[in-house]
Amino acid sequence: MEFPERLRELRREARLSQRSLAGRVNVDFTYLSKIENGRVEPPSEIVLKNISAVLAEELELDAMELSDELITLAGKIPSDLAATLARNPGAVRFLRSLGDDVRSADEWQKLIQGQETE
Amino acid sequence: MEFPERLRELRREARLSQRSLAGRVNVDFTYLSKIENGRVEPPSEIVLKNISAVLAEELELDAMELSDELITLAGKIPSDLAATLARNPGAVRFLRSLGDDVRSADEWQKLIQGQETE
DNA sequence: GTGTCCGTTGACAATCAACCCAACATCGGC
DNA sequence: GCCGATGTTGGGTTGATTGTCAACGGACAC
Repeated sequence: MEFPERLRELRREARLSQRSLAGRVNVDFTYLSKIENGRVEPPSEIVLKNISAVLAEELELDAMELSDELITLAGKIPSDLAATLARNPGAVRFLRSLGDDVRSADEWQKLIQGQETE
Repeated sequence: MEFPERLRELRREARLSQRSLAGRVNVDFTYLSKIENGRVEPPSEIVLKNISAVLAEELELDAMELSDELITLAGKIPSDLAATLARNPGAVRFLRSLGDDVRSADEWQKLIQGQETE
């Protein structure tokens, strides 16, 4: 699913109108409309985080994970991760080594645990 | 080393003048001058890739690795990596689990080999 | 001294990102 | 039939990004 549809889906699940969500994140509601219709690019990272915070609260989800989902769906990189990548040149090579394959959550979990037990 | 000095270093190693390099990447040579002097931000990803291609050819280096170096030095993220992250939500969690630590090239190499032998 | 390479600088221009505002359309109740 | 709530659309605006162009300042060769 692309970003616009996903956003609309989440907003509806949270039972928020464009007006009320926009009000809570301090953007114009017509801007949200255009975003959901793909008539403009996804918003800035800041706005994405604000949206995620509101939606996570309403849906009782983890705000960090939700914002990671929305930000990457939007084709961007969370700025703190960008900083991590900048400091870890090897990480870039590692990600490239993944190629086009999509790894399962389980595989990633193992990698994470491998890191932690070092 | 920061981006501007590194670019100048590479260009000189390749024995190219600002004019000739700029000509081959289709930007104005005065723009290169400003970049090398840090008077403007590093250029766009496209220009960085073109520069990397020319320099890699002259220096007989790998164009992909060189562009990765220059792009990250420039404080940006290669756009195809953003796509990889969008398709691999687990990768985001994995990178987060790294925290602020900087891993050595060796550690990354092991991870890469782990991926390949799966 | 005069080409002619090379690099630097100041001023300007074009494009784009990220929004906002005014107006309109639709649909549900009452 | 109207009204309130909702969503959509066209048309700006503003600041940052991403460059170009005209002009100038050495160095060095002849």
